[in-house]
Amino acid sequence: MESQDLKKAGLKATLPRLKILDILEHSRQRHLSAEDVYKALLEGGEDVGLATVYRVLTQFEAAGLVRRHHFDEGHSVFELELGEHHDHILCVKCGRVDEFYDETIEDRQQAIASKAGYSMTDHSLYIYGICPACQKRA
Amino acid sequence: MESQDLKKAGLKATLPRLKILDILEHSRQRHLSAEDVYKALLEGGEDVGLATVYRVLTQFEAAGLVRRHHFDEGHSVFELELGEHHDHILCVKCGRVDEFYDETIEDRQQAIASKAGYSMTDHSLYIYGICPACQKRA
DNA sequence: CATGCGAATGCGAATACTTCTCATTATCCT
DNA sequence: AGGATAATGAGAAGTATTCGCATTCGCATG
Ligand SMILES: [Mn+2]
Ligand SMILES: [Mn+2]
Ligand SMILES: [Zn+2]
Ligand SMILES: [Zn+2]
Repeated sequence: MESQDLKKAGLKATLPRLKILDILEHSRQRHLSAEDVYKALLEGGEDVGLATVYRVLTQFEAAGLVRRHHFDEGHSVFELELGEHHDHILCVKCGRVDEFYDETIEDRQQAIASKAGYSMTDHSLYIYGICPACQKRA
Repeated sequence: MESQDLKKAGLKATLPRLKILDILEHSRQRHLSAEDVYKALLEGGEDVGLATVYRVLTQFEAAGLVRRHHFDEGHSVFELELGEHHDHILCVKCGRVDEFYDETIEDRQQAIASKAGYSMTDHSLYIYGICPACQKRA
């Protein structure tokens, strides 16, 4: 029971929040838009408003349960925060998303921020390209 | 006269396009939103519609005259394409934008894309942090 | 386990940004 | 200069997201 996870994050264990957490955990795709989550709720027969989905996802983000990304698509996508930071590589043809982590890049970013006198708080790195499957299909 | 630049890009040299190009070239800030450009036009006494600003900026982007960025602010910002690729570091307090270029990061990105079997077409890297001035102000 | 208060929800309206439609106007080739 | 055609301005429409508010729910308490 993950009511505890929510309580720990200072959030009441309400039905919408539990259901949304469940969808984020068990969906086939790790990266979901608010609309995706909303559709999944409806398919599951749940009666949750879209505004609530947005509210809850934003709260989850603030609580560190979820991470929000901007994949150059005009809408936010969310994924469960599992502690291990990573960046993304996306196919511009089919929308496939892969993840990677590169120590060298992480280090260089810090160095660049320092050199510019900034105290770095975050970063976002997206690589866009054509995935193997879409290259064959061409 | 940069009518030639537009013609070369396959675009008619209309007044709105010339004015917008002028604003992009001579504004104190290199990174402008559509709204910024629109305001600058109005201040210059020009009668150009906001829809035209959006249309023209999109055409400029397609023609390679301008580059569009998504600075996690919910709207697009544009800057003149001057040939030299660079990435951005942004202050989360005051919105200041600095630019940088790092060969090591560029190389690593290529390597990561290749290893994942992608043919890389583009990338976007934003570093977020607190700028020197805002750190002192804290 | 019933009760009550504040927090959370669902709904529709509102907002922010961007694109579309279409009648009017401007550009540029001859 | 004249006409075919592309571009523009104004406002409506479209997305994604947030807000306002009456109603409902979670949960500490008795
Ligand atoms: Mn991810
Ligand atoms: Mn720049
Ligand atoms: Zn693909
Ligand atoms: Zn600053």
